[in-house]
Amino acid sequence: MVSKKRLDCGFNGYRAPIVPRAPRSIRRRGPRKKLVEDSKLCAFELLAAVAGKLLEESESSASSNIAELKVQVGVCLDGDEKVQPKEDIALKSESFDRGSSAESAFVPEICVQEHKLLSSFKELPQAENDYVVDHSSAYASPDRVKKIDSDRKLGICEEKNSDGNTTSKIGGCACVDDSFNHKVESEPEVQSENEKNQIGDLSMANLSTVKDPIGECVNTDVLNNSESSVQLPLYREPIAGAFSRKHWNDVKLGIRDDDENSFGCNKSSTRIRPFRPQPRIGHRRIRKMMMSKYWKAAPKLKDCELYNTSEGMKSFYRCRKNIYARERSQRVPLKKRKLSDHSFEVAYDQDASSDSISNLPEKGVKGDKGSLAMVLHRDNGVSTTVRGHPKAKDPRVKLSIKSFKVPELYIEVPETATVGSLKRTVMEAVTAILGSGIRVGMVIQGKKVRDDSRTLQQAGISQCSNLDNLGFTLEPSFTRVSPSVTPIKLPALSSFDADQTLPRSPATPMMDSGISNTSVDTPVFTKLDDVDNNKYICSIKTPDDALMDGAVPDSKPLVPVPPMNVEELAIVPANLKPKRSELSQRRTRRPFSVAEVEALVEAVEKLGTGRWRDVKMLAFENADHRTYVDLKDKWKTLVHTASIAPQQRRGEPVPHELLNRVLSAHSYWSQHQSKQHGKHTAEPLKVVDSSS
DNA sequence: TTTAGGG
DNA sequence: CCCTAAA
Repeated sequence: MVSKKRLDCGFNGYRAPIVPRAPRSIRRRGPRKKLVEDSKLCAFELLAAVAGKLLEESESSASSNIAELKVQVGVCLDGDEKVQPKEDIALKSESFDRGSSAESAFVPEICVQEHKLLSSFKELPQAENDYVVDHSSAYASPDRVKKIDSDRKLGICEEKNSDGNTTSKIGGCACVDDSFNHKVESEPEVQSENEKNQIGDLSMANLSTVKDPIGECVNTDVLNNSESSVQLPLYREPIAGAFSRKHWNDVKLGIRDDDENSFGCNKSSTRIRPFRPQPRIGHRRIRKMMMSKYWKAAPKLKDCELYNTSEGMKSFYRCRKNIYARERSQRVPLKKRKLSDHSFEVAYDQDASSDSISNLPEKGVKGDKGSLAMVLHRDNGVSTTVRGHPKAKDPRVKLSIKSFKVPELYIEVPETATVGSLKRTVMEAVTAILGSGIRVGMVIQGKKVRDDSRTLQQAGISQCSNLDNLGFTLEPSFTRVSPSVTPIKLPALSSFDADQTLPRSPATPMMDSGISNTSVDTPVFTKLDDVDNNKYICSIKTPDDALMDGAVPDSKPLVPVPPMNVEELAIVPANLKPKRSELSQRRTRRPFSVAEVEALVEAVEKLGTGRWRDVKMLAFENADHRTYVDLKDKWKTLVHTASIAPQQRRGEPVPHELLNRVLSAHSYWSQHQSKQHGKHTAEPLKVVDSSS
C-alpha cells in the first residue's frame, strides 16, 4: 500500500510519504504536536491505510474535496475500551453543529464504545455510541458536516473531551506525534487539493471515503492547527496492547517480505486486510482453509517408526498416518533444505528422542511458542540490519539474526570430561531449557524490550536506526512449563520430514567431533545462513533426503509443524505457506509421491470412487495438505495418466503396476457404483494384478 | 460439507 | 489445483 518509503528515518524530516493511491487525502499539515512518541508507526501506517482506502473509494465520495484535515493520530492502546464494529454510523450534522468545537467529525464505522468521555456526546442521535472527542477548534461548518454525514465511513472515532478540549490522549489514547503528520501529506494531488481547501476546511470529507471494513476502531483527534495536518484514524486493536505489534508492522527475520512469513506477525497480515480490497468470496474460503489448516495441531510423530523411503511402502502403509503427518510439511522442502546447507543446526540426542534446533533459512520464531528456527544470514557481518522496503507501505525492517543468546547455563563437569561430553552437557542444558518452553527475548542497546505491544519504531527499531545493538535471546519460559509434554521435545523444526528419521543425526556428529566447525558454544543456535530466497523452514539434512520421493522442485515453504508439545505448542502457525501473499493464491503444488499414489490406489480399490471423503480418512487422514478434492483430482489424473502413452506422461513416473491398478479399480468401480447407494454398496475391489 | 466435473 | 454447482 504505501509504498512510499518512509521518508526519513527520523520522521522528523518533513517528508511526505507518497501515498500510493489515495486520490486525495485528508492530509493537513499541522503544527506538529508532540505527542507520545510511541505511536508513530501506527499512525503512519494508518495513514497509509487510509490512503489506500481513499484510493479505492475515491470515486465514491462527492465530498471528497475537503482536503485538509487536521488530524492527529491518536492511538488508543488502552484496552479497557471495547471496540465494536459498527455499520455506517452517520453523524448527523446536528451533532456537529452543536459542538462548535467539532472541527471535523469522523465517523468511524467501528468505534469504541462506552468510553467515559463519551458522555458529552451522548445526546447525539447516532453518535451516541461513538466515542467522540470534541475538539475545541471550531471549524465545523454546517456544510462540512453534511458532507461528513454522507461520507462517513472512515472509521474514525473521535474522542471527545468532556470539556471540549482537544485532547490527544483520552482514555489512554496515545497520539502520534507530528512526524506523522508530515509524512502524510505529500502526495501531490493531495497537496494541490489542500491548497484549495486550505482554508480552514478541516473537513474530513475524504476520509469518509475510507471505509473500514474491519472495524478496528479508529480514534482520531482533530487538531486545531491552522496548518493542515492529517488526521489519522487510529485503528485500534481490540485487544489491548496488541496494536502496535501487530498492525502493519512486519518484521521478518531472514525472510523476504514477499511472503507472509514474518514471524509473529501472522496476525498482522490478517489484520491488514481490511484495508485491502475486499477479497473475492472465493478467496475467503481459501483463506479460511489455510488458516484452519495451518494452525492446526501438530501431529504426533511418535507412533510411527522411522519411515524410510527406501524401505518401501510397507512401512509406509504401516505408518501411513504418521507419515503423512510428518510428510505434509516436508516433502517440499527437500530441495530447499539443500539450499540451506549452511544453516547451522544442532541436534541433540536425548534419549530416545532427539531434539534439534536448527536455523531455518527462513522463518523464524513464531511468537512465543513457535518453532525455534531462525534464519540467519551469513552474508554480512552486521548482526542485524534494517532496511526499508521500497514498495511497502510500511517500511520493512529486516533483521538478520546472527546468533541467539541463550539464557545463562550453568554447567559443571569434571576436568577429565571430554570436550565432546561437555558439549553434550551444554546441549542437554540447552535442551532442558527448550524443553520447558522458551521464548524469545529482545534486547536493544543492551536493554531488554519487554513490552510486546510496542511497535518496532517505538522500540527504536526502524530501518534507519542502528540495529547493531538489537539482539534476540532465547529464554526460558516459565509461563509455559510443558505439561504433558511429549518426550519429544523440540523436534520442532524438523518435524516435517516424513521420511526422515527423527532429527538426530546431523547435528550430533558435530557436537562430538572434536573441534567443531561451528562450535556450539553456549549460544546455542545460531548461525544462519541465509538462503535468501527460500523460505523454508527447516533444514534438517539427513542422508536420506535424497531418497525423498517426489521432492518438489520449486521452493515452497515448508510448513513446519513442530510437534512439540502437542498440547501447548500445538498451534503452530504455519504461516509459511508463503508464496502466496495474503490474498489467496494457489496452494503450493505438491506432487503426489509414489507412496501417496499407492496409498490412494489402495484406498480407492477398497472404497471405490465417489467416496473421497472416506478415501481421505482412510489413507490420508493426517495429510492435511491433501483434501478429498485433491485425492479425487489425483485419481482423475491417474486414470488419465494410465490411459495415455507412457511417453506422454509427465512428472514423476508412476509405476506401471500402480497405473494398472488404477485402471482396474476405475473400471471396477465404474460398474459397481460405489457411491450412490449407501456406503457399502459394492464390495471392494479385490486383488489387483499388477501385471500387464 | 461432499461430490462431481469443468477449467 | 481451483472453482462451483448440486446434492
